[in-house]
Amino acid sequence: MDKPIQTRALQTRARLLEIGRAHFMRDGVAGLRVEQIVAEAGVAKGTFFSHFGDKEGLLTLLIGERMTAALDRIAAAPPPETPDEFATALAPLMAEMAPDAQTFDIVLRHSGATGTDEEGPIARNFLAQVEVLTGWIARLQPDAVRADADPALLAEGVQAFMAHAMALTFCALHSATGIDARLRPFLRTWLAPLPVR
Amino acid sequence: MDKPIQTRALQTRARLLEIGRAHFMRDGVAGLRVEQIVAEAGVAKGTFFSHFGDKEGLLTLLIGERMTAALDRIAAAPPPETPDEFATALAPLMAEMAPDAQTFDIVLRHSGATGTDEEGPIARNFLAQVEVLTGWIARLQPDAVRADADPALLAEGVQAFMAHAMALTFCALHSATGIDARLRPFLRTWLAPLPVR
DNA sequence: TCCGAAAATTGACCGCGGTCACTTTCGCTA
DNA sequence: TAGCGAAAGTGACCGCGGTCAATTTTCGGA
Repeated sequence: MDKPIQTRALQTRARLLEIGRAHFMRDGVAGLRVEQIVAEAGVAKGTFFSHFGDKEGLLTLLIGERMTAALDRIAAAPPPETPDEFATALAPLMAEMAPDAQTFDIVLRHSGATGTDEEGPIARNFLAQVEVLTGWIARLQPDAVRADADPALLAEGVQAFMAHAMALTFCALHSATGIDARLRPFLRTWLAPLPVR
Repeated sequence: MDKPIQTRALQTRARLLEIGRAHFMRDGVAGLRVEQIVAEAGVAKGTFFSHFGDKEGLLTLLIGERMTAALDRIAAAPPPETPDEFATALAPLMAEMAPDAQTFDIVLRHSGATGTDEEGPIARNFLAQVEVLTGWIARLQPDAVRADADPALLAEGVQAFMAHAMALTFCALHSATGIDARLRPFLRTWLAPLPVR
């Protein structure tokens, strides 16, 4: 039942995480090579995989911790009061979720829990996002948001539009405009009370 | 300026395509190995890459042709008259876009044109989707759709919700319900003109 | 019919993620 | 403190996608 983890293992894991984090911060997903990390940490390749399962296991942790930090910062700030402010407030989080196409790929692939247990940090962050968004929507002024839909559904819809806006980042036609600018028209139409403003 | 392609090359390409298609149909993305295809076609590995660039180049073509067929079928059918019918009508297309997580990955990654030229069949299909959806929305009865938003924006939003519904397919919590059922509530709220009945 | 350049093809080679049977180390108890 | 079972770590090995200099094939013009 109990599974005592030896301090040796914790240290090894911490070392791998730290080195991996350094590479990820500097070069993104593309610059993260298992063999490089393992060499710098002075351990064998197999050790890496026994700790993280696969390369994506580590990446999931690294991306997840950045998303968590971004979401925490957002949740601590004063809540937005209009759909337009939603887009602005969410921009830093989206920047962490899609700094490059490969990261965005991983985020999307882990956005839904693949099993009831073992959710992973990214899936957990998505759930936390819904919490934050639902809270925002619920406390909006009645004249700033449509009242005919469940706030939870609206929150999930905001996520869908976030994903859409992020995907457009990697499209040549849209990469010029900022991500919040791409998100705004959708949120306006999605959240605003139906009779036009 | 002209680039005469020899019949030999066309035959080789056709053979690779056909064998690749057979594998893809049988086993999906996971069952498509370059070395296997090349061996069956009786050509060297390099030939494959000179024809398709990389493995995803071939997959893009195969997925694209299935999406095109599905969209053609949809466009030929009588257009839906309510948001709910949208979800039903789009289900076959979504089934082609996300038969498994890896295929869906590729579709998403190629959904936006990466450059002005060389769009690729999947990006072209996404543009065609917007055409079809915009047409549907524009010819809806006034009491069936909101009039306060640009049909093109609404069409793009439908795509965003399609992606969201497809992503949920690979989430354990939602895999039980059909994909059209997952899409419906979003389209109702997105397209409907009045508080949902 | 011969020739040269471009098109098409070749296959040895590489990088890197991932596996697994085996060895080392650790913590505990007799 | 000897020894045993489990946890941690090892590194040779594999599969597979992708590269590229060299080779063969094609074809239009002299």
